[in-house]
Amino acid sequence: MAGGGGCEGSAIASLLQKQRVSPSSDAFFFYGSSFSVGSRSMVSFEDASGVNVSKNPFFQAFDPHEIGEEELDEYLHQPEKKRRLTTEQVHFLEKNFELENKLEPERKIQLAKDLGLQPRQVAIWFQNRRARWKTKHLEKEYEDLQASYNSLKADCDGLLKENDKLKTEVLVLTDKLLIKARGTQNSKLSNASSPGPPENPVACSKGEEERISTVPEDVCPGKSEISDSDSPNGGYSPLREHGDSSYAFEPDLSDSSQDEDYTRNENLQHLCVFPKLEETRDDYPILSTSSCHFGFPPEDQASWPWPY
DNA sequence: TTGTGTTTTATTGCCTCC
DNA sequence: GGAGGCAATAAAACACAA
Repeated sequence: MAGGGGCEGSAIASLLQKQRVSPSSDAFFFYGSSFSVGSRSMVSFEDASGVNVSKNPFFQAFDPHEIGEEELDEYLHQPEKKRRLTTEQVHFLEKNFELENKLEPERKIQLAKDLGLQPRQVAIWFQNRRARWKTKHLEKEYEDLQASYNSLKADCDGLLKENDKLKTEVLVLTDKLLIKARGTQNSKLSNASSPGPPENPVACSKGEEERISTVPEDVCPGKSEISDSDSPNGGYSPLREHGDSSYAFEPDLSDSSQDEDYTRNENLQHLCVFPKLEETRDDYPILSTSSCHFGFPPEDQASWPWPY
């Protein structure tokens, strides 16, 4: 028996263990007749197919003639109790549920007959069972989605780190190129004999001049006041110029916030002053005066920074 | 034994379909 | 309009720790 509730002292208690009995169902109890007092939950010992289920093995322990009227009356006036199904009944229902989780009327009646239950009880059991299945299914779906999300996030984090690493690499190489270009220009300047402002080897449009406030003096003359004795040309570094001396060679590999990225992008703006290089890599215009992509195709820029 | 959380059985109300 | 399904809920039964 399932559960093992506390009403196992008498034949009626034994019976009650197997079937829900309404305390107001005086008439049906001994005569096995169907009854209805308005509620569709009322239970009869004669099932919907007309079979007296008291002949079912589940009910053979009960003999109404052995019970006195007083005892019966006492039980009949007790509040209605819920009765759990036996393990055998549950097992049988489970098997049927595995076959088909929906219940056609004929199958419901047959199951009820086999189990000595009301067809409605069978229907309720299937309904509750479907609800439990759905809950489990949703839980599993949620776990699967979470696992999938975690996996994707790990991938994404890895890509972001790699992205940062590559960006840093671009910055380093850019810095080197800048220094090299400046060295070349200085040698040209020192060799030149004619007075006046040197020819600007790097195009720098008016609009660009306005946008870029701190362009190296030798690239856009009169724009920079930076000097650094460590380099041939004062060691100009556009990053250092903005007080972020650690940035250029110490990449932040952590997940960047939007603000951090915005600040970084602002700093990087000052690197975008290599129009000549644009000509050599027109398939990959990484260093354009008009478009600063930090070495990444425009489509990458559109979605950057990631919302993490 | 008792308090508490969980599971199971059943009800109610609403919705859809025929 | 009735039958059946589902979501939300109630309440009894059960499990278990303190």
